[in-house]
Amino acid sequence: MTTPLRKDAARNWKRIVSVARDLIDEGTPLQLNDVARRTGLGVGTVYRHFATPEALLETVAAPCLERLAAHGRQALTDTDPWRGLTGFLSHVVEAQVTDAALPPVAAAATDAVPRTTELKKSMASAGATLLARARDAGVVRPDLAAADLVPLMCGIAHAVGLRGGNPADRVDLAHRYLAAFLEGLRTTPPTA
Amino acid sequence: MTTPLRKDAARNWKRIVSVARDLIDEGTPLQLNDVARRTGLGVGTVYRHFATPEALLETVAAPCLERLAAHGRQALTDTDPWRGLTGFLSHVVEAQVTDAALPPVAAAATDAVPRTTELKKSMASAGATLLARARDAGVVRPDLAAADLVPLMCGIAHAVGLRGGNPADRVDLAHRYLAAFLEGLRTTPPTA
DNA sequence: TGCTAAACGGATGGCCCATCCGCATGGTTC
DNA sequence: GAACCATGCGGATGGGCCATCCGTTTAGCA
Repeated sequence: MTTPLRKDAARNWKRIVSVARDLIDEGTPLQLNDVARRTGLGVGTVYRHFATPEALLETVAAPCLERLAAHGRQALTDTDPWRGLTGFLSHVVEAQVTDAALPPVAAAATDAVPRTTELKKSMASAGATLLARARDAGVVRPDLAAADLVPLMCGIAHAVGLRGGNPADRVDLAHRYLAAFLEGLRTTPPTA
Repeated sequence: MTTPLRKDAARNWKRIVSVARDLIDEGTPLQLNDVARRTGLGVGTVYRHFATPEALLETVAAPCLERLAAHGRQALTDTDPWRGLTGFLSHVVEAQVTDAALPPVAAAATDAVPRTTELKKSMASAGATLLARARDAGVVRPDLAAADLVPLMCGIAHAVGLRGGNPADRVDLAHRYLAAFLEGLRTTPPTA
């Protein structure tokens, strides 16, 4: 029910998000003052669009979260419970180590943007369902709780971040860490 | 070869470390100005003893690091490679989730206090040796590298931190996460 | 007791943050 | 196409945190 943005405002909004994206990608801490300078816009303009750095960060991360949420929904249609769960989690960790905007958003307890909360809930619920199905099918140990999933994904991303390396290596590492974890939680031996 | 501290300086040093310990335990970010206020000392005094928050943090974490390093040396004497490795790692993750001073110190790439560097190197080297032995004994998959150990321990601590809970739960959770990981990296099936 | 080096303390300037309000401009109506 | 208004813009500015620097104090020693 928000009136559509005025044309200049829409242009500035995009510009701010774009510059924020660049800053995040280059590892610079996201400071709204800094964003204002780089966009050439006034500080007030930036603060009106995004009241806090978190709000801007979540906006930058949104497209990626949308994709992950969609992937969660799709994984629910997989007939193989193990593949559904592991496939979804693979996408999540890969996104986490690929997009620097994601880890802080994923780890945050509260969100500045309502849509972010929705998306996170959607993903959490998909994960929980996938896990429940896998457990019911007897392919994962019962001692992995749904509430463990998000922290574990964040933990893996954190570990990968500490080891560093180029993007390709990071993705590979994340998959290896996740695979080890899942292997340890599996009840059936891996098919050679 | 540092001349011993004057009596008042030594007293203040201890007092600063003690207050810092409390602040860390209660989750307050470690700000030297804040430490000064709470100790009743002047800001200058605190800054002279510890040039940066990191230096103070590392000093607070030092006793725990000493214990872990000692444990690493002891684990090297274990005749069972698997038990030696897992026992050491258990102590590390337990310490990480128990002492809030540890995670940032463990994750930091560079250290403000020389002794910290020594201790971290000692622990890393113990871990590497334990891992090599386990691999040579054929009990862990060869795709776990020594360089993975520290990040993984930090990752687990991070995950536990996100899930939260009381100290006992946290320790339990850390052990469960570590166990799952190690199980996935083990070559021999667990003995029931 | 007097001297000196070591340690203390906090006033202070620099920096970053975010608010607020006078000004500009897009959009709409006639 | 002119006039009006709501929406948006910009940046000057006050507040808060940080860390340095130097005049003062004190421990240790002869």
